[in-house]
Amino acid sequence: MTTASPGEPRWLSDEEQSVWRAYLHATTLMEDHLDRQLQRDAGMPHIYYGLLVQLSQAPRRQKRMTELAKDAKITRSRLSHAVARLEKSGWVRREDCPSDKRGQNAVLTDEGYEMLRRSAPGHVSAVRQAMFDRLTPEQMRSLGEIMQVVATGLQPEGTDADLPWLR
Amino acid sequence: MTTASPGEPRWLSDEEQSVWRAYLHATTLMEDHLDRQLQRDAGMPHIYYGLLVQLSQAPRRQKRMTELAKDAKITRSRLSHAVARLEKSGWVRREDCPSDKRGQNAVLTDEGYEMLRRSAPGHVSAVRQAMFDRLTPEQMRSLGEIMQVVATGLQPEGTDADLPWLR
DNA sequence: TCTATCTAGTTAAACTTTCAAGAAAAGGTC
DNA sequence: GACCTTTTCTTGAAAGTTTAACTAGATAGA
Repeated sequence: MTTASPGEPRWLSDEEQSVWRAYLHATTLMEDHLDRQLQRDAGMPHIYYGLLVQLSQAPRRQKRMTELAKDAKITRSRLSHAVARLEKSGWVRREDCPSDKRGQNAVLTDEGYEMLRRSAPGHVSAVRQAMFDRLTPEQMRSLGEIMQVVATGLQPEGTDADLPWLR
Repeated sequence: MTTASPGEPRWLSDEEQSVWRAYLHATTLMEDHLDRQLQRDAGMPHIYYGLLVQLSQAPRRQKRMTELAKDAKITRSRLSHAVARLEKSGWVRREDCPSDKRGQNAVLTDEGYEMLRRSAPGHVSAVRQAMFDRLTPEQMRSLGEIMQVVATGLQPEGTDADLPWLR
């Protein structure tokens, strides 16, 4: 249901190939760039940083594990490991959820918030330098639309809910 | 030189933030999607598949390790591990380089080529379905330009050569 | 030649991610 | 309540990646 029907190998045109190569190239370099920048300036990979950002924007700087995993588009297992690591670093703390004894809240600590405050300018600057400072307003708008289309197409099948929301 | 100068935290505008979120979201979903597709249909992650593609397009279906690493934008260390794994699977074989006794050539085996031939249609189909079938010709052209700009901006500093070609 | 330096590739150890399995609580349904 | 299913989160092992150190061979200069 997800992939090919045999017998009709519709290859990519030359232009499509070239766009695809550019896409892979650029996204690879970008991810490497940001991982390196954050590893250097904040001591953690990009995705971990993203988790802290999510927490910093949540109501009481905390979120249920499952919700956080969903918002960050990672598996719960991966999140468990990641939070364990962030806890060891002191940026996050776990708290039992009062209303559901199975639940855990990941809470951004003051140290975590402070770290975020310190490293955010550098990160924004890296993003801006790598992407926005190089694009015209038209290109920026266009990129937004395109990424929106692609994301929507890849969105977890169930159009509405969060049932098999990831893999 | 790479990141911020303190005192001027130029944050992202609302639109920039929205584009950036869409970018992260879409690229994450895309990478997950392709990794899953290839793990299922070819038994290897996306990047390993890319290595085989590179080899399949090289002159005698072989390449020096360093060159392959450079073309695939990964470190030599990562390539060493990857080739070890691909060798164990039988898709790739190592050969001593005749002209440089330090050198190794990674060679795509017949089995590797055959596997590629079998799984390529499904992979192309997955890419097409996730991206090209959803974009207008204008969007495709625009995406190509944008990715080109971004990649160029992140290209290893040394404008000409391959000195510190990666990290 | 002798020596210092550079390049190619590998390796070990620490870390991250994935996969499969599992414990515990919650939610039906009878 | 008893029973079955689902949801939440964790765990351990295997796979993959990163970092730094290391071996061997190539290169260049005195």
